[in-house]
Amino acid sequence: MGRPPCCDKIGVKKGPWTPEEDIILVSYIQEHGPGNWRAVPTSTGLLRCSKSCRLRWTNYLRPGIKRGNFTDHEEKMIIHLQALLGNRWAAIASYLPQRTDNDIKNFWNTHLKKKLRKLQAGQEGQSRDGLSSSGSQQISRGQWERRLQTDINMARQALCEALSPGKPSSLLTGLKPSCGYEKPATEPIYASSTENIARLLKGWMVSGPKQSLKNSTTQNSFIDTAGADSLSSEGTPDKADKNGTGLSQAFESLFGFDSLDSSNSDFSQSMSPDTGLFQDESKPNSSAQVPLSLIERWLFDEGAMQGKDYINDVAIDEDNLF
DNA sequence: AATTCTCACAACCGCGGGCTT
DNA sequence: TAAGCCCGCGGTTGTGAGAAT
Repeated sequence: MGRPPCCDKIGVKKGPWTPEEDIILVSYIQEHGPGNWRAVPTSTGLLRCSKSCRLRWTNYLRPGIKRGNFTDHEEKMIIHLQALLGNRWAAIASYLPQRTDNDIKNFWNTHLKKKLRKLQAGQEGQSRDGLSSSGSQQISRGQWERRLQTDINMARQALCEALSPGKPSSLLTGLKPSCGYEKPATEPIYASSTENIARLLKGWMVSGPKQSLKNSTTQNSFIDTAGADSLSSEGTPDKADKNGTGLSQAFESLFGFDSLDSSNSDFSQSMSPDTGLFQDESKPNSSAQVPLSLIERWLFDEGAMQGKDYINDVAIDEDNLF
């Protein structure tokens, strides 16, 4: 019954990874490809649990990861997607090339949460002082409609994807290279992995193990960001937004989404990150089995969305916030 | 100069879904 | 069919660095 245990807890090393361990892991993955994490510790001799290896690879070592500050555009995208999807960082990360869900999550928790709170506080302060917040914050009907349209498009696309297993995503065309590590039919090729290792070794030799360790565990300067396939991490929608709702609402209020009367609108309820529409977004099988709700049918009937427009809309619309 | 505080981020933990045996 | 592991996810913690006192 079942399979043998993944790894025993005894003798498993924890804490920061050393460059040596990184090299071993990268070498192994270069040879065998990511996956079958259970075999990694035993095959490589690493005293790490398979989970730790997977995490190290997906969050740090895999090619194509971009490090450093988030751009304005990325920031806006995150804010928008968080409002739309809730704290489903993996799903959000799939729309942001070269960023890991962990990075986005950290960025949200350390920067954006505060920023939005500040903005919200500022807004409340203004209205308390009698300054018409509606004057500055209220968006024109045209803008609001456009924003609504982009959200409809996004929801529709999510639904299409959910109900079309195996079909490559067309959402955010040209912007979503990280939408999944496409497992190649043949042996995977990690174009930049060799280079990564070479750089790692080089840096390690030059600066010495100690310095290199620091670099490796804090800067990851040897990672090639030139781009390669990245790992897939479609979100698990069933774990829908738990604590992001309040902030989402704050965001929505900032953007004027609350101007839509949610009490009598099926649409707005369906658009809420907490409600069902997105919860099956990446579950083709289960979604296909349940009958379509009114809103889902309506979204489906509209046909394919124009994904590119979404990006433009987001970029344009959210310029108003910052 | 020493201590405390704050921030940023890497890594760990626990859970749920799905798969394997 | 059921037991139990693997994988991926989101939440949380630990820790080092820099700022403030």
